[in-house]
Formats: sequence, C-alpha cells, structure tokens
Amino acid sequence: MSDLLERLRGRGWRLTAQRRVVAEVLDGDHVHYTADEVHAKATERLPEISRATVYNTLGELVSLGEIIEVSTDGRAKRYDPNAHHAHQHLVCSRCGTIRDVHPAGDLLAGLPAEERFGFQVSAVEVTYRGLCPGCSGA
Amino acid sequence: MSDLLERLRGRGWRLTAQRRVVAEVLDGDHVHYTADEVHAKATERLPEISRATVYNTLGELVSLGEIIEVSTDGRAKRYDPNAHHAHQHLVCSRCGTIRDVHPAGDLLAGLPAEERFGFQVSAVEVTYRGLCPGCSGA
DNA sequence: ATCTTGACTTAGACAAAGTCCAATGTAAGG
DNA sequence: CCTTACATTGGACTTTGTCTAAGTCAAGAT
Repeated sequence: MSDLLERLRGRGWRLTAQRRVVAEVLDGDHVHYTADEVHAKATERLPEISRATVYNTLGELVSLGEIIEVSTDGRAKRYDPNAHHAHQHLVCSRCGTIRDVHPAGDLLAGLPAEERFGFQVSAVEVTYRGLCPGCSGA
Repeated sequence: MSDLLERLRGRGWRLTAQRRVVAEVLDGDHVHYTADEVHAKATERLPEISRATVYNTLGELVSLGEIIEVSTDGRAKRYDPNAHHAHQHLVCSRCGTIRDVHPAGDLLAGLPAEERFGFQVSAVEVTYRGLCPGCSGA
C-alpha cells in the first residue's frame, strides 16, 4: 500500500495534507480502525483535521477499492486496509477486535444452485465469532 | 413460532400486551424487520407502545434465542424470526432484499486451527451477495 | 375476588455514529 | 502567480439505540 498515494494521484485524486495523513494512518499498523480511531490518530499529526474530512476520505478510499468497510455488529464500522488479498474476518464477541483469516476451500461453492433463488451470486462474506484469548481468559 | 408465547411463559416470562404484540408482528410475515419497523407495526395494534419497550422486548427475544439479530450493513439491525433453523443470508446488492439460504457442509470446519489465533470460535455467519432476479434483469 | 409486589412500561433525555451544508481554503494546471 | 474547481471545516442535524425515574400491571398469595 506504500504507493497508494501515487496510484490515486494517477486517477485524478487531489493530494491534500488531510488525505495523506488518513492514508498514512491506514498504512501504518495492520489494524482495523473505526472512523473515530482514524480521526484520533490523524489528529496527532494534523491537529486541525475535521471529522467530516475523515469520513469523506474513508468513503472515497472505499469507493476506489483501496480499503474495505467492515460492519461486524451494530457498532461503528471498521476499515480494513487489506483490500487486495481475499480474506474473511474473525471477530471477538466481547471486545470487537477483528483478525483477518483465510478459510480453506471455495466458499461460493457451498451454496447449491437450488438455494440461489435465481440470484447471480458474486461474493461471500464470512464472519467467524468467538472470544479472543484476552477476553476468554478474563 | 405459534406457541412462542406459551414457551416463554413457561420460562417465567411475564406476558404483557406489549410483548404479545411484538411477538405477533414477528410471527406474521416472514420478513426481516428493523426495530423501527417492528415498532411501526406494533403501534398499529397497540398505539401507546413505546420504542423502549420494543427495543427491550427484541433484546429479550434475542437473548432467549427466539429470534436472531442480523446486521447486514452499517444501517439498522434487522430481526430474523427464523431462529430455530440454522441458516445464512443471501442479500441483493442493489435492493437489499434478504433471503434465507442453507449452505451445504460444516461451515465452522472451513477455518483451520492455525487460522484461529487462540480464539474460541463458536459461530459463523455467512452472507452471500449478488443481484436478485428482479435487479439483474434490469 | 382483592391485595401485594416486583417486574414491566413509559416518555423523554441522552449518546454514539454518521451525514449534510454554506462558507472558506488550497492544489495544480495554465 | 492566478484561477478555479475541488477539498476542508465546524456545526447543526439525523438515525439508531440506551438509560432512568416514575408510574402501571400480571400473577401468585391470601
């Protein structure tokens, strides 16, 4: 994701300080932040950045296919910078932490034709749920 | 789900007019309503029912395992009355319609031990996405 | 049948997450 | 360095959901 900014500029993206900071936050750790967490991290480097801009920028990155929006429960959406590798998610039922996982086999194949009701099925999302080591211990 | 009320009373549930109405709404059509939609339908039969009670009752029915909470996007949660048959969801990417589907095989088995990162994995949710017959035709 | 009591309901305040808008600022091509 | 179209800002607003204090009522006890 390091050449992300160049790639986006090639697509006519106007490069601003705010957008750079948001992209850097996502590029840093490999965690799935909420919009508010992204805003908090971005504020450390660019104190005057507004919440609206963070939301705008995240929305654009999603439309451009650079990050993935994950809404695992009724809480805040999280943003997954790992958009270029197919993967699924493992979510802690208590604290909401998300890990990327890679299940075996062809997930689409699990749905027989007679269960497709005429849909053109094009994608599968799988969410595994359970307690993470930290939460199950306590 | 017709004997739902009896079953719950057997478990010490106090049977009130409000709870009966909420249960009847869910029992009626086989649709996945949002909490607000349930409230609207309930209000038709019992005008003075409050939002808080609808939320409370839905929450109780979820804890009791009688209905399932589904959040397919970042929007409002939906409630699925079909809790006694394990099933997954097929969602139309354009119009948002949800169908219940029954994939083949053991879905939990798809996640190898080395991909579990110490989690106690207890559930899987699968969402298939695609275009429904109506939307793909256009 | 009526009483009692603790569980249930209510309205409205509150909170979290996100969207929208008009005014202002600025990146980048000319 | 000018221009201008695009980006940013702060704050109001919306949606979805939670909480609380006070009033109400279902159901077992008498």
